Amino acid sequence: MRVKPPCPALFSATPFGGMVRRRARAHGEVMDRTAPIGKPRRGDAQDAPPHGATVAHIVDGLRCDILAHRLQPGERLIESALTKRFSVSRGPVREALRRLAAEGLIEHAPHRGAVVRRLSPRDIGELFQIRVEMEALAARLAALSPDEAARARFVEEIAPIFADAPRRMESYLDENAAFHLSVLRLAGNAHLQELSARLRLPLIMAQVGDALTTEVMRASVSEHRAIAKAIVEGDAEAAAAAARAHLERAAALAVARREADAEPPPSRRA
Amino acid sequence: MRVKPPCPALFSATPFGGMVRRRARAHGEVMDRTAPIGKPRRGDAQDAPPHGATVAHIVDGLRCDILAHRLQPGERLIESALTKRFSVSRGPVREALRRLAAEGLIEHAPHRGAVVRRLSPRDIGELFQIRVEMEALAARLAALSPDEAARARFVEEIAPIFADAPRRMESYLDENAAFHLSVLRLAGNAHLQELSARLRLPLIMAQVGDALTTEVMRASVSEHRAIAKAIVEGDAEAAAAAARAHLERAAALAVARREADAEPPPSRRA
DNA sequence: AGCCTTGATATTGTCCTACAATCTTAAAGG
DNA sequence: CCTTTAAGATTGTAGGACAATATCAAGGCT
Repeated sequence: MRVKPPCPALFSATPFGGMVRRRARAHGEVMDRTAPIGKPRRGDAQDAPPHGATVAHIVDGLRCDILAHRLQPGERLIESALTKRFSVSRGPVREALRRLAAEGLIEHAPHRGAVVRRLSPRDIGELFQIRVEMEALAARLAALSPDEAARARFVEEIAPIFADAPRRMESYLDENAAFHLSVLRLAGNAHLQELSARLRLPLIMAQVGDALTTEVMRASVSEHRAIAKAIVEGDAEAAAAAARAHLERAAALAVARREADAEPPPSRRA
Repeated sequence: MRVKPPCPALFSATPFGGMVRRRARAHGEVMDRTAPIGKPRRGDAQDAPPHGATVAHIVDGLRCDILAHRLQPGERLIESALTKRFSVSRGPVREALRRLAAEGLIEHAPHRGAVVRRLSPRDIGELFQIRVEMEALAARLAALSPDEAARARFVEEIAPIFADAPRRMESYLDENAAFHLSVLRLAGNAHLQELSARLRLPLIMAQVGDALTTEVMRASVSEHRAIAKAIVEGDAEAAAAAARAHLERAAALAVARREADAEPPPSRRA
């Protein structure tokens, strides 16, 4: 068997199991709270998932494959094939597919099955329009947070972004995800956090690395610092504006990249 | 079997079947057009859900019951009971429950089953914080829409809100939903529309009518007019501000109502 | 040739039964 | 009264079966 990419934490960092925040102690969910980073959970690969976690196992596996482009947009996900791959029956497979559809990673048409979602430039633009507002709101709320302990934790968490080490794409992606997550946590709106994670997921799918030049990353880091500074200083409007600027730049980049990607064949109509 | 309330259009008006917007023509339509080939299968429980629409049928039924408070928050949804009620097997029932969980109408804990979601005042506040931004965004986008045909349609659709007839609660709720939907349509962001509908759903659940006094309704209608006016005039910032004000007032009302609802019994612990 | 019909095949939607794992509740014991 | 244990209820998953529908290839038609 080949080496399995560990599926970065950000990929699995979607606490989306049906909107249960309280009393979430059963099964593997405790991990979400106690070990938000790293930690290869036991039985991560395709071994036997503990009873009750079969669906989560399949979801994680497929989500990881999709985000890592091992499954390409438009590719079909056949139930019978998945039952064999994961050695489970069709029930859990169908449930996993539905959850992925709810996360926006696949599309599902009746009697036609599920395919990996293909984001049009328009989709990307629309999703970013929403994300801009969500992140701006998060930044504003974070700046206004009166919870001193949480603020201190935030300062500690975001320290890495002030390091001047040259960043690799991979570590930048992690840093980026961690930063946004920290902001969302400080904002203190659990639903916003969940929603934001969900909006980000499909976009990660589209945002492959080849558009992430060194300059882009440097600009992004700089913008992160501006957001962080405003939040720490408690300047809500500046934080929101900085977040907005950050996201809008990212959006422009993503859309441009997608359009450039789709332009070459001139015999196509969107 | 008692008379079944028709489940107002706004309840079912959630186009949320897994994020498929294009190519959504299959199923129910064909049957409606070509006239049934002539077999009322198991026309027993409610009606005959055509093959492939079983899940949707269950989802609609349950959603309707939840929003109409025939199922109260905290009430358990037992799979076996639902199989009997809808005369279906557990498969579709489980799928329906998962969809409702994705819509935020029920909570689902492993091995413990599904219960109708109970929104805390905090939940309501958080959800409204998000909705404020979404509706403000929608208003801004609507004001900026360059599609003249869509603008004309919008003007036509929202005409009713300028009528001075005294409103009943029921008709007001419909008008309110229709207005927001019109704005979202004009905004032209399909994902925003979908997301907004999803956020509204759980809130409808909490927003029972007894807080809707005549003055509140009048104020709301007036705010709608302000939003509409700004949109029609193309004043994006004014539209966004008006939408924000409208939603923030609604949020304050909803939270206050919920807190007042939960305060009285001081000898209770959730 | 191109278009429509027809069939074969693949896949999904649903049903059924069965059993293991787990939660909940009530009884038994300290 | 509290803790432990047993029984019942409910969910999670397996596996097989069949119907309904979509997809696709071959054949007949204008």
